[in-house]
Amino acid sequence: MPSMAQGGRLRDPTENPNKLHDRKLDAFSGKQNLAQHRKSLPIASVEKRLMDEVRHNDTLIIVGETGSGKTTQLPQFLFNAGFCRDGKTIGITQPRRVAAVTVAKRVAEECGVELGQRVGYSIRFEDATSISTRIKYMTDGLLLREALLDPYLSRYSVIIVDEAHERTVHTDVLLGLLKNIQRARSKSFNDRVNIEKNKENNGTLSDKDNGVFLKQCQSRKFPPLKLIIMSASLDARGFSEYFGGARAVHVQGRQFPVDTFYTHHAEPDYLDAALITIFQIHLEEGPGDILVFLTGQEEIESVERLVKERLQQLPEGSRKLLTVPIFSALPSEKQMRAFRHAPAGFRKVILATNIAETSVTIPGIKYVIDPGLVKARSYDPVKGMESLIIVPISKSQALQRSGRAGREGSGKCFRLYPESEFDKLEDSTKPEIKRCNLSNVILQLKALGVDDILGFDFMDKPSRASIVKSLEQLFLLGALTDECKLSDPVGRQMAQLPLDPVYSRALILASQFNCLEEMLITVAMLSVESIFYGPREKLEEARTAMRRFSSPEGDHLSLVNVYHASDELLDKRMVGLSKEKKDKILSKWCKENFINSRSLRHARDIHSQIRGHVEQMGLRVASCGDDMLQFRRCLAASFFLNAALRQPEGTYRALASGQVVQIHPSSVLFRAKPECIVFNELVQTNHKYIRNISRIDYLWLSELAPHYYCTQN
DNA sequence: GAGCACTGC
Repeated sequence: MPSMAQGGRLRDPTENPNKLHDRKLDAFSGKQNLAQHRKSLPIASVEKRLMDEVRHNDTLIIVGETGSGKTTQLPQFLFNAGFCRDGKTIGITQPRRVAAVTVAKRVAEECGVELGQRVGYSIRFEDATSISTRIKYMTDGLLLREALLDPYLSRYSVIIVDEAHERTVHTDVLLGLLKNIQRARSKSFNDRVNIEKNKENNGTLSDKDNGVFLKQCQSRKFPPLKLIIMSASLDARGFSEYFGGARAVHVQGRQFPVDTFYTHHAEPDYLDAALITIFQIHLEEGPGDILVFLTGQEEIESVERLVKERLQQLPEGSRKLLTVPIFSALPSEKQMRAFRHAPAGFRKVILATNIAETSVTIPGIKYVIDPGLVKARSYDPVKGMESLIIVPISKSQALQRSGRAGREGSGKCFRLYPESEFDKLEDSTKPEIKRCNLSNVILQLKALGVDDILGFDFMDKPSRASIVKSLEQLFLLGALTDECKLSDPVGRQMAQLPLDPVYSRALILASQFNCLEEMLITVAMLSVESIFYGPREKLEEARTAMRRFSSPEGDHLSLVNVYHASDELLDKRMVGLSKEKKDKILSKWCKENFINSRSLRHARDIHSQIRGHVEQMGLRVASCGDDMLQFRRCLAASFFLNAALRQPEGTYRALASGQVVQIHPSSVLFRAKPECIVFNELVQTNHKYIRNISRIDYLWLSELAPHYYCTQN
């Protein structure tokens, strides 16, 4: 049994906010209540000071802990302080869609305006803004897209990058870009002022870093751009240094205290330790739900089984414990169970992946169990292979996890490792940009006019090998010229499409192969999480359902079949029905066919978006009908970098890297094992598995990708 | 014959 030693408190308990005070607020009428609530937020008392800081500093770092109110209040302060004069907008970026939407709704309510008017949001597939929007919440990825159309982000007077400590790829690219834009805008502003002063027209605005931005806008004047970087991590130094010693201010948070406990010794079996801790809490601690952080679906399912088994060994009266799993691949209706109250007298134990760390907040959590591990993706640029491995979390992740116990009252966090192990953890998680394939990032930067990728001012520079590998890949796809410039029209078109570059290339090729109709569906389906969902207990049924759609040609055509079947359903039965009704029928059909309806809907959204894009580009949208040969030849031409040949033992050799790989058992070609194939994904888990596979003819490779295969062989 | 954390355009 893991014995717990008390660790230090996370926060000073005297900072404990007054819950009674909050309850009193409920008695106020709506509007008064909101106003009172705003005034009670920690950030409210520093409004004037913050606005002075923004006026005097072009870049400001704000460190605000959970519950400080920074995300909802700061944009309102800026609006009231006059930062939207001359019709300018305040932009606030979020790493996640759901945050952009919920915060915008909240702020519109606080301002007493209709959502989409003065306060709005914009995320992919959904735009709730208008000409009068002055406070605009959006995802960071969307702002990056906006920069492609408006390189100076000229409509914004202030851009706030929220949750910057998460260091997603989008945040990191955005930070580098904003730094350039800010410099370029101040320079254009100052130069313009000087030009006007001296009544000269020959001012040259060339600047090594910002040449392109400046060239595009020489004749226009832009007011300087204010940047505010908001982070929840205690260490603002990194951001401050990156922005040339920018000023950092600290805003107090409002969290309840969480007691942290460690084990005396390292636990050899953390699942068993988690199990014991669950029951220890259940039997010995006061009411409150438990949140356990596990690394994946399999672990969650096995802990769930074990909890249920052990529960049966307890006396009748102690069995009131309800397990609820939550992970991203779980269908949404099952995810919802985590948010429901447990029946009276029951305690809920939520078995969650990282999804519960930031993406969703489950109410009622008083106890957190943290084994200190996470399943993380890493990328090997030399092999061009991703892997999913279980690694220790960082200190900031551990704090984020324990904080989940202090949302509504004081809580307890049980770390299933000794305190000495905690001290050895990295301070923060390695930024994603250092552990992913950079092809998309580089394509975007090239399209934004950044030619010298190796010299780009990243906050954390990816390895040279990783950059070079992606440049090489983009060159082989025809997106870059011999001089490493964006090619026209291919590279430019590829950068316009919100897809993995390989998929963008496939669309362009498909217009030449007369199968763009099919390829649009294929890449939309490949761009979402797994379409098929097979719960362990119904695996046979799921397999039978999947066979209804499977094509002997491979997974690509099988996915097209699923999409066509859903099309047919929507055409046949849904003319004139409301959107809700349609959604309901589609969900039912998905359930019957073991298809993840969230994934399919997502694919349908992507499909309609990219269809719009390719039509606008003037690509020819045609169907190859029953000519599967044509479609497979197009797959070979598109995915030639991912071709593999069968070996005598039944494994495959990937031609580009020489690696020995295996077909993933979820593929429709798992048994057929054709001689030559193309695939879309290579991930190392227990084996090196390739997924999403189609059968091709070996001879097509040298015919359709001679620039690669003739020189190689 | 296996199992894939999480985001985002």
